[in-house]
Amino acid sequence: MATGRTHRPATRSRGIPEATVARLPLYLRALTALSERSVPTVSSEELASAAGVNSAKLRKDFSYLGSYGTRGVGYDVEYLVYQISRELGLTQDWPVVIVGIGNLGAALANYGGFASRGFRVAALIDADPAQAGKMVAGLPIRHTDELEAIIEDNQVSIGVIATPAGAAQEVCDRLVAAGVTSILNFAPTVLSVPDGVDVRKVDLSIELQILAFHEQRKAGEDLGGAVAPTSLPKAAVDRSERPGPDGDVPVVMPA
Amino acid sequence: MATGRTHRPATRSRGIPEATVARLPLYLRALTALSERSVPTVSSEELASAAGVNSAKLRKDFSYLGSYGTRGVGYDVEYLVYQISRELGLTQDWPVVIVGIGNLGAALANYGGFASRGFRVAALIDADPAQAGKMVAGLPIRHTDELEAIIEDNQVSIGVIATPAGAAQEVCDRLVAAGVTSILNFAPTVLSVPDGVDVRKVDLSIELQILAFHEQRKAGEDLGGAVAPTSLPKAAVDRSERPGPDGDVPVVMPA
DNA sequence: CTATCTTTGTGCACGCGTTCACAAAGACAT
DNA sequence: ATGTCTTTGTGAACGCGTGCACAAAGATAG
Repeated sequence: MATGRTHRPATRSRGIPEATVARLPLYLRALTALSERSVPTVSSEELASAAGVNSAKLRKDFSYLGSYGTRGVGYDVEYLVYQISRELGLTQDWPVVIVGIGNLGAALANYGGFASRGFRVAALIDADPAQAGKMVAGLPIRHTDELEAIIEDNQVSIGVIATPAGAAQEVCDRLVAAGVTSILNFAPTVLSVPDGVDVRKVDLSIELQILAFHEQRKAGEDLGGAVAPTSLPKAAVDRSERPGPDGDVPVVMPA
Repeated sequence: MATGRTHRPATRSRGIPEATVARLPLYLRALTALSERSVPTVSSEELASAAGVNSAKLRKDFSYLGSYGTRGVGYDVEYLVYQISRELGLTQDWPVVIVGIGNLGAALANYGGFASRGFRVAALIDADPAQAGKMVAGLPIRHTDELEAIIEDNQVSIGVIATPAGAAQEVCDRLVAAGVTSILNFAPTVLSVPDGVDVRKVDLSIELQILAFHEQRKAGEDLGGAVAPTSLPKAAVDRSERPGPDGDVPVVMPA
């Protein structure tokens, strides 16, 4: 086991690069599909193309997990499914709460991909008293007042925030105070959290804006350069229309 | 304008790094908030903290756009909002179609962040005939048969796919054939597209799995290493439970 | 048992992105 | 006009991630 007493005791040589971790779910999905078709083994080449990456990258990624392949043959599908699942922590049950049950929250609650990956929706929480008790995806909506108790009772360590931007930080603070240490944030805000808490952000608007950039670039190339006047007087900012009264409200609000 | 005749004619020195492009929407949001509060100028330090990045990175990012700041003072908020908007292509109107109007599709249709950024939902499209005509977010759901005509009539170049995984590739192919060159994909599948077409992927399940990985790592450190048996016989794969009949179905299906 | 053939695992080099640290630029006071 | 003080813009170093290319490993056939 080669101790190697650094300041980071446990994880030892488990220095799996973040980029690799982000791809493991991709491999896992491809492998699961193969498993369902009862395919016994895959080569790095096949699996890579199914996952949409190149084979060298895939092999290097797997090398961080250990030597699970057989030269001349490939990888054992079932075995690899298990190893990746274990590495990602999907062999255990992860209770999650979803806060903010608007369209998006409801969509998340109904998402089949959660249950099949070891995630269990422990509760749906919303700030609107009128929503309380309504059933969504087979679960009753609980009121925000109960948040702390729910987290405690179910030993929830992962929270999903699908509230409007304005409510997100407060919800985040309460989740963290109650013991949540991982947050998936759909609200268009920068959340500030103490050290030791992980936040991942999904922002629909940002993705579209990135697409628009490339779309514009493509269009600009077509008409041979000179896209727009590059310099204009500093005063000439006539974006008079306000960006909308909604402070970047996400999909839907609780009320 | 310093021609510089490379094989990429138009964009010239517009070599804005991808990582920078991905952050521009973040800055834009922070700046918009400042603009609404009528703040005239910001320093890189203030803006960086509002956007959740460090100031050196922000300054370097802005340096790719040009010298829009004033030393000793900071950046003019309104001017910067305009410049970034223009760079991202948000000063023009982008008609988008959303295909697959389940919970997620409906959530996207209702998303306020689109309209306020120059994106206009041109149409909602679903494969289920029973859904056709129903109103969602003030728009009638159209049937998939009309897809090509809708793209053509509205000059749509950006498509959003919110269908089940099984339908995604076919929808994608039709969108591309009809002229769409940018796709935002919410279905948990790898889409294959011809060169010149951009695809961005948003996968809810993957984000949660990445969180689970870190969560497990944190838990493992707490109990001082030795998380789980690292080696076990290759045969000992007893993940008997099937990963679920759903082939990783996204939020909701059309029917 | 030996030879051949397939496919993994990885050393190495390269390029992109991040961060540091500072000189240059300008505002502002005197 | 001169000096001080703030903040930008960027050169340079560093580290991570990617992809190439090949040696090592093992399967398989004769």
